[in-house]
Amino acid sequence: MLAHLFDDMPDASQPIYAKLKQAITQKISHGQWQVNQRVPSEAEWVKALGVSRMTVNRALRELTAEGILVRHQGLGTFVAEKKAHSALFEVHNIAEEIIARGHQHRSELLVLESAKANVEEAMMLGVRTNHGIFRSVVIHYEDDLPIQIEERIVNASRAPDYDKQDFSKHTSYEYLMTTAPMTEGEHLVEAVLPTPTECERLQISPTEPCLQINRRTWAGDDIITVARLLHPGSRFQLFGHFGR
Amino acid sequence: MLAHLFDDMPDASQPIYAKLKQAITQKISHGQWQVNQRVPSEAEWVKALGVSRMTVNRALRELTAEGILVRHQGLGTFVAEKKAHSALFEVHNIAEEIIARGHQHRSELLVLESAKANVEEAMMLGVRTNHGIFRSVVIHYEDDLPIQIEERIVNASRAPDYDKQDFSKHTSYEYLMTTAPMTEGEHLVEAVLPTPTECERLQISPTEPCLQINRRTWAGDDIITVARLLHPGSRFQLFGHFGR
DNA sequence: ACAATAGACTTGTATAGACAATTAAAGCTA
DNA sequence: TAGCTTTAATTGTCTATACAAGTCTATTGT
Repeated sequence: MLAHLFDDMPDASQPIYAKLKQAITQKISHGQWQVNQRVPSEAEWVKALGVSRMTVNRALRELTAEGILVRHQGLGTFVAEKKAHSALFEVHNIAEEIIARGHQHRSELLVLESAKANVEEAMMLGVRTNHGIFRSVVIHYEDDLPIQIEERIVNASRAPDYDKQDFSKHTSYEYLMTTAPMTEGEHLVEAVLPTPTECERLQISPTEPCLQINRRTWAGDDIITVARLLHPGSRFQLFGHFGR
Repeated sequence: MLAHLFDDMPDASQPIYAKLKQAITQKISHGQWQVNQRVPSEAEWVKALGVSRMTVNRALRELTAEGILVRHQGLGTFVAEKKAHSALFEVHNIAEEIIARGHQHRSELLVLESAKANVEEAMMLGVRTNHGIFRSVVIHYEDDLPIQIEERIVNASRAPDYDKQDFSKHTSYEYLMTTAPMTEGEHLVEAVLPTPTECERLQISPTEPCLQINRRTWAGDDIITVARLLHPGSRFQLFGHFGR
């Protein structure tokens, strides 16, 4: 019996289908269920929870509509790939994107440090206790032209091996997506003038405007990472789509 | 009987709930049902279409999840407000936004012209026949500081009275949203340097970067408008949120 | 050995019915 | 009139059942 699945729920008075959705979402965001892993079938949930199939069906169908699960008739239900392109604002993996455009990607690690969170950074991360953080600065190239400076602060308690990654092989995005899959995020986009150092690193003139994306992502209630992505305006556009 | 509602459907082999969703969406996007108007209740659909209530319920529930309808227990189902903040990329009404920030909004109409679509613009609009178009340029102020230059090309066949609007009273956004509610849209965001004329109009220095948003919106299959929104980088940020 | 068939399991859709919860309006009472 | 109660309409949820359709495996037949 999996009735205990519905313990420690914030709101016990939710409808059954909502509780099931939440339980499944938690399993995924806590890493207990991996991407592409098969989840119990409708019949199994029915047996385990003692509820009607239509109730289970609704939960699974809605999670599918939300892109959290993928269902295949005759096969089963699976944890969905973490979609690289979220509904509107895409959460890019810059490397994949460049390769998809048919170009070559390369990146250089400029800074990688570990530290106790100081007051401001703890505020940013919304971490209550004094967890450790990592800070990295990486520059990404598209065919030898700089396309992004990525400055990132990472919650060490949710991504403990961040500093042991080989950032020339995998992007920080890839590690974070597998280790602490995001469930929520926030973007702030600005047009800014880069600093002299950044101009040099990006190989642009001091008057060239840059698109700066400040991104914060969560997994459940914990902030995973805060990133500042700086793109030369002449080489980068941000695309979004909405509607049906 | 409203069985004829399901005529002229692209795919007749759709499930019932999907056909109903499509029929309702069409009524809204074609302007037959206005915002906040009440739509038939589940019981009425059941009687009119001769289907089960759960089938109707699924259609209405999904449209509600998609933000197209709003439902109130005990009251009924209504056409939703066109959400000013779409899921991630917001489709701003700049005036509302400024007022919400507690500031004063004012706008000036710089250009308003009507023309037969030339080749390029017809291409942009995706209009096959030689429909007319309107072109407007408006500058928006937040407390007497310029915050946006809005250049817009409008499909005259879907917004015939665009040139008769008083743009000091209502934004073009408001007119378009009531006349031809968008169902789909696209954004392209860039960081650019403004032209000398634009610098003057925005009262900024020639080296100040600007955030330029190129937006295209559709209602059904027709492009309604193409807009170019230019914001001073020092006074404007774009915010987006995703996840659950 | 190979192909066709049958069966089991899965998701997808549709139906009929039940009760709960919310709201507005009508009706009743002091 | 003012306040309370009842009633009708509506949406929200849940159940039980049924059949269709896709996928894989095991069996059967040649």
